Amino acid sequence: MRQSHLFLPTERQPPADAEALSHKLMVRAGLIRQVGAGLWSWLPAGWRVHEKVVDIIREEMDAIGGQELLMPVMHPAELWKKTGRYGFSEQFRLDDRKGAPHVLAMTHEEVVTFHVGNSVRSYRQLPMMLYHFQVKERDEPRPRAGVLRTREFIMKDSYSFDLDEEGLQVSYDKHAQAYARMLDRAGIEWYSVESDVGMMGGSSAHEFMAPCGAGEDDVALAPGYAANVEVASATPQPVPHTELTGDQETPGLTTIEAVAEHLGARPGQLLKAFPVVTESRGLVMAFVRGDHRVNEIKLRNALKEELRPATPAELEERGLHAGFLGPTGDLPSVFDEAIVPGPYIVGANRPDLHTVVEIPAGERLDFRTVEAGDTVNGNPITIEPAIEVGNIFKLGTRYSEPLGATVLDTNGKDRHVVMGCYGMGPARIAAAAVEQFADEKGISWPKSIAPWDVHVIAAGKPGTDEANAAAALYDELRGAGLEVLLDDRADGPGAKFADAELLGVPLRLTVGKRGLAEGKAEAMQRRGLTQLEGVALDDPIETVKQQWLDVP
RNA sequence: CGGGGAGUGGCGCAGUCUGGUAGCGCACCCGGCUGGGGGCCGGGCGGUCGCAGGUUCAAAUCCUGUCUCCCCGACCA
Repeated sequence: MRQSHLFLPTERQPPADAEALSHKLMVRAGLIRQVGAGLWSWLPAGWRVHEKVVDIIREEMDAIGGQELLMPVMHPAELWKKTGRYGFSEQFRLDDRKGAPHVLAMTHEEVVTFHVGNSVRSYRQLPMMLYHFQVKERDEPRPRAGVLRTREFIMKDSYSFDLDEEGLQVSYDKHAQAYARMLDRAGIEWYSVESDVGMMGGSSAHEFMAPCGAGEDDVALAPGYAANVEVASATPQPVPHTELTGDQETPGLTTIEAVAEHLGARPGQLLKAFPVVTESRGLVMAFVRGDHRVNEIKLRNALKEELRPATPAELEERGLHAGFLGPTGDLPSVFDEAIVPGPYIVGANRPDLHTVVEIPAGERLDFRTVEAGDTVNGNPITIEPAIEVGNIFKLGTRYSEPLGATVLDTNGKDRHVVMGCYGMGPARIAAAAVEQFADEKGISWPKSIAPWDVHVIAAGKPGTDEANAAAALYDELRGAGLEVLLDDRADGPGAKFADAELLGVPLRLTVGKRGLAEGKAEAMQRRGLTQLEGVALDDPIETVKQQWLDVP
């Protein structure tokens, strides 16, 4: 591609409202442009990156027996009503000209299950694995950070269909292995973590995370351990029990910090009350150590039902006072694992008073948020931000039951197919690569997903010997099968180098007066801006191919 | 949804408080010089100041309404 006619609008300054590194750089480098909140166009260079990621994903999906198809973005609402997924706040809904309700797909469980249910009859056809790359529409409450969180994006979603749980485990493992190969090939840093099964239902889930500063998730890491903080468990750091006894006047002190400071105690010597309301239990008091935070997801999973924080009004109805809550015989209570038996400073359930009570041994649940420094198998954990680039879920019969997707088993009986679903976001992989490898000059693509293999810079205006030699080099490299971008613009060399470093093509060859005198092009690796050996212009191909193999 | 902020040329911004000819840098076009790190000189193109209504002799500026976008949080199959 000749840069003089490439739609590559680079900018010296990032958009004023951009925060995330990948947002700033992808806009500056001319890869993406915003159309509306969470709605982005991919410009030619950006789209090349996106499609390189897609190609890698497709190859690995095919390698585990995936069959690519294509399902529509717009679905009749009826299908989603059957699975109880009609009416989500993130769901785009619309009516057709006849007034029939439709939805824009957030994902494709309903449709793929509909097809399999209609057309697969026998266990002999299983296992089956179907996938596509398709636009997903989600009316996110808060799109952010360029293409990291958008309202419309392309996802590779695949679905496995098996006769039983054992089969599902095989399909699940195949996906986990394929995902590892995809992300390794894409050249990004990643790890897989245990994750919450969330609203998808089902029994097991892993997320594939790419660590980066703009990440939206926090991941707890220790040797041999990696989990989303949403579900992570760890051994807490110990705190000695309080030596106080009896009632403690705490006028107007409603926070852990204020009470602890007033009494000369450590926050961990207090108990924090977190009142929640659940469907079956009503108001429940959940207690964690004062220096810990309740993790609502873990609490939900521990109580095995949906919950929400109690409102101040609900507390007042019971004569309770926010800020001075403590254990009471009137209400069911649950205690976090970190609360070892012994005395704790707790709210006295009346204003301006705390008291020390003995918390006996008893049932404990794990529902606190882990913190850096907690340990797993004796090793302290660290917590770092990461972006979720893929996930795998065991769905079981969550969708095959409501949609009636059954096959006949060896006994001739109908059985609901056992499903798994597996997502992977090419845009997030691209953005994660930007985040992970960018330097102060711009992007540095892993070569497997770079928009071009080689960037040839003509350090001379059009018509000069340098420009002609650069064009000849460009033709020759292309003829050898490399993907090459030629900067044939009339700009000065400084502007060209700056744009090249912003765009991040892994290998740069500069043809200028200086090298031309010796019949050479200068070579530079983008990663680290490392100077390589010059390339002989009369026989460049082997050298350049080797250099390309050597770059990251 | 709660809190905060912003809409003025392609990008980044000033002007708004105190109403009076719409400005600056970059980019872009033309001419010239320059040609290995965003170079220089000269001349240009380009804007219903988000939208609607109101006040006024006069509105980017004041008033009312509305839309959009961003950031933090909540949320996030």
